[in-house]
Amino acid sequence: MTLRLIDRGRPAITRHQVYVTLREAITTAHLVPGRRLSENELARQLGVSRTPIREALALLREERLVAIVPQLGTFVTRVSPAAVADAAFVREALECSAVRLAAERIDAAALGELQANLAAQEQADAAAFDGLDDDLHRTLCEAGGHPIAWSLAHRANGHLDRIRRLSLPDPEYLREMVDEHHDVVAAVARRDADAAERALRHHLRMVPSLLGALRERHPDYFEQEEAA
Amino acid sequence: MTLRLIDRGRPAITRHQVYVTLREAITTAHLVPGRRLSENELARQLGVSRTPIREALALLREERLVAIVPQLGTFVTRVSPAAVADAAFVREALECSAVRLAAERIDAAALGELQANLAAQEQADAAAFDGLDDDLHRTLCEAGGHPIAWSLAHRANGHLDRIRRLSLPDPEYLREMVDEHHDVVAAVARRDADAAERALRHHLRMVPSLLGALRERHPDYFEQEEAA
DNA sequence: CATTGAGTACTAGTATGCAAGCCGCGCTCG
DNA sequence: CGAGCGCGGCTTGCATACTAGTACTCAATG
Repeated sequence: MTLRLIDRGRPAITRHQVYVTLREAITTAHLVPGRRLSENELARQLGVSRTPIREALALLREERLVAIVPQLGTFVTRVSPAAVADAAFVREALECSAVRLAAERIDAAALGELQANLAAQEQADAAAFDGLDDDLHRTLCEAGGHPIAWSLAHRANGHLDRIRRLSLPDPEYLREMVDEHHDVVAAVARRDADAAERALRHHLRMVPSLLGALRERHPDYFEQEEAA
Repeated sequence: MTLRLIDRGRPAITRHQVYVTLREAITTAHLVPGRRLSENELARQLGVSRTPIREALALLREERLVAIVPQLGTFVTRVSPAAVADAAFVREALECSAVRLAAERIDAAALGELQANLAAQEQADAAAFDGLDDDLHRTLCEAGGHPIAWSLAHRANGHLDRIRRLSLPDPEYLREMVDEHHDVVAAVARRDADAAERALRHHLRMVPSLLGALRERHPDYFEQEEAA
């Protein structure tokens, strides 16, 4: 009889919970861009010590969601077109490569998962769509045989997540996203790597295109470039 | 294995120095794969407290150069073909995308930098080549307008760095690498994005091909897959 | 002799204390 | 009245103390 290995390496739960909590707060702009964070204050509010707070903030810094300035403070980064473009570039590069592989080697099980996800998206509201979108892209990356692609893309992705979440309430935009998801999965299903890559690339370029509207609604969220 | 005390110059860089020291030790296999690390022991050897050690190890875990198991220990990860393939995939995706952009928009200054680098490589020994190689790839990514590509690729890259460094003493292999660098830069110089991508892709696939020889020389560095 | 159980010596995770440095308010001096 | 300077309160970085939990040693026991 064979027993499955037990997965250790998650019992460090406090740090992870703090990370999830803060990331959620930032990508929903509950913690507004530009806001100053204090490790001490966060520790008080969350009921933990500074140590797990610091470790969570270090991860968020890697995602460019916070900027830590020694002896000065920690700040929620503002939305910057450059950072969004960087994130979009990374995601395009990684996911498009992954989806090409996925189109070549996806199996029936994964394909079924994708289609179930699409069906769920049809009836999802904005909040539910959020999770389903993540799942779909993750499944696509895993189907390509390199789950690390999603892990990295997701990590480089804080800025895009924030844009997306702040823009999602728009139902027309949501409709478009779901349609594009269908296009990608359809191309993968018929093993057409070129079409899948094209569809995904087009899909991923939607998010940066939301910047204009968001800036109109929340100009204070944006980094102000030096006026000449 | 003895690590030298780190120089505590300016504040707020202790963590970084620890990180650089440990990464160097791991990618050169000075700290051999599979070795168990103790935060306390490292703190003693480097003359700092556990805090910066922990923060450096957290970064190295992101690069999958160490594995941290709570209440058990921290270990230098062994070489695994899967991890190497993952790293190669990420680097290919990111750098090939970047080099396409570079071929379109590179300016004379960056091109000059690339060519100066190539000239230096012609006369470099293995140790010097190491740094020049990093510089060349970084410059290529920056020329594409997304420096973050290199920052991410480099970070996903610990496993490849280790393979490369352990294999570099082979002069024939070094010669090949330099030639391939020439091919990539030449394609970029004549604004041929397709050729540049092809050349770079071919170049990046060299590293994983070294796995076989390395396994012969250092089978103990490798993760042993379940023997039947 | 084999097995089991307690005890010990470690581990990383978390909490807390201390040091160095920046910002701004308010006082002092010109 | 205005400008310069010093002090207090804040920040993060680093060091240390404590907790919870694992693996190993070795003796007691069947």
